[in-house]
Amino acid sequence: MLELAVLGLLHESPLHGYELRQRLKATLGSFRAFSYGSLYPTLRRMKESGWIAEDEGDAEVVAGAPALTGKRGKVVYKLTAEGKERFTELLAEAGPASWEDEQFGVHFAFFAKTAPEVRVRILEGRRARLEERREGVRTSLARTRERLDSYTLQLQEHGLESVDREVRWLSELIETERNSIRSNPSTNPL
Amino acid sequence: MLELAVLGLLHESPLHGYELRQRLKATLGSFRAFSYGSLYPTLRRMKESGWIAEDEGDAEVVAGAPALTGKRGKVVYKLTAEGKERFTELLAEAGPASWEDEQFGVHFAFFAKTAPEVRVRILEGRRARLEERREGVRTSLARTRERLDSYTLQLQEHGLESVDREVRWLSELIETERNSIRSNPSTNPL
DNA sequence: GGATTATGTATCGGGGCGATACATCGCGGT
DNA sequence: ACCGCGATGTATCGCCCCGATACATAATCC
Repeated sequence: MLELAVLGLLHESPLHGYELRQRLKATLGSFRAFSYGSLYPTLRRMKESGWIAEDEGDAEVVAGAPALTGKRGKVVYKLTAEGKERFTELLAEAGPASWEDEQFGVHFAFFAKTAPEVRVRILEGRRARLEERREGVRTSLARTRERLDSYTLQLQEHGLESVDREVRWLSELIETERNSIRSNPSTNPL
Repeated sequence: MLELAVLGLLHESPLHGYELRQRLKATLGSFRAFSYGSLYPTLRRMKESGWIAEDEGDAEVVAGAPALTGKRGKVVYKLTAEGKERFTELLAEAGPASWEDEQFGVHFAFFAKTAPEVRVRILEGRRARLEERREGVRTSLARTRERLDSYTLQLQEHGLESVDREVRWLSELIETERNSIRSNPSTNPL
């Protein structure tokens, strides 16, 4: 998962770990953070796999910038050709795993780079997954309602409402997506 | 965390792993599941720590029940005295960790067994935590809004709305809690 | 009678998190 | 002039949890 996110972010421009983490937060928001404890090992793994490489391109700073003579420390990573392939591959696969909580957010964050049919597939899969869960909780709740204390009950119902809200959100998105495909099959929204 | 949940559930009656997992689902609903891959190792650890023990009490089945002569396989666990202590302890501690996503749900599920002051403390802590997060996302969003594509933006805003909804939910609960404490300081709702 | 589903216990690899360590830089306060 | 603090920066460690998997028996359905 983190791998997908890193590939996606590096797709824009080379970045070092700290920046990557900032972007991760800015992109995924309240969904998830990804700690350094996940990030750095992942970067190492990805480098070993050849998806990313250290970028030694001495970027000429525009002007007036402080003379950062020598002084290394930052490790800037860039996508390799294989990394780009890998990214495209991961986006296109988008199996049932991407309906799940953890994966969905990340996939969604890179929808702008995802093929329209795949977008719809993911949204519908996610919705189906949530509907399943909702029904499961509902029937279980119906069976055990009287045995639960008021707090447990409130927890369940709040959860149910959240799931319901996301289902409605997804339905709107699917609708929009379908219209945009129909009217212009090959365009990505900004 | 699982430890707390197991202690809470065994507080009611002795249970074996499979049942425990069912109860876990029924109690926590859409919040989290806790897989067997977490449950069984946790049970082993807890047994080693002495919080729980195998229950060999041959429960006399009422009547007409199938003769389950001998035939073992199920491992039924019950709370030990230390386990009960541990549970009470964990409920009373309720530090900042219990404001976090994973812990909050579990703590809340056992609110009926938690002291009223602790309940309020947890609810307020959780709310403060969410408000922090909300502000963080909001300012970050304000700064980077124009650089984000429409999908990322929608993801952020949906997340923001969810956080907002939970804050409002918590506020209601806090209000109710305060009133109930004021009117009758020593009662737990059903 | 055969197949699927529920009940049941258990392990394994992998991934993510929080805490922690350590180091530098710029800024504001006194 | 100095100090501390918060941001920038890289990195590791132990813990917890999850999904997949294995295996075995009872019930239930067709």
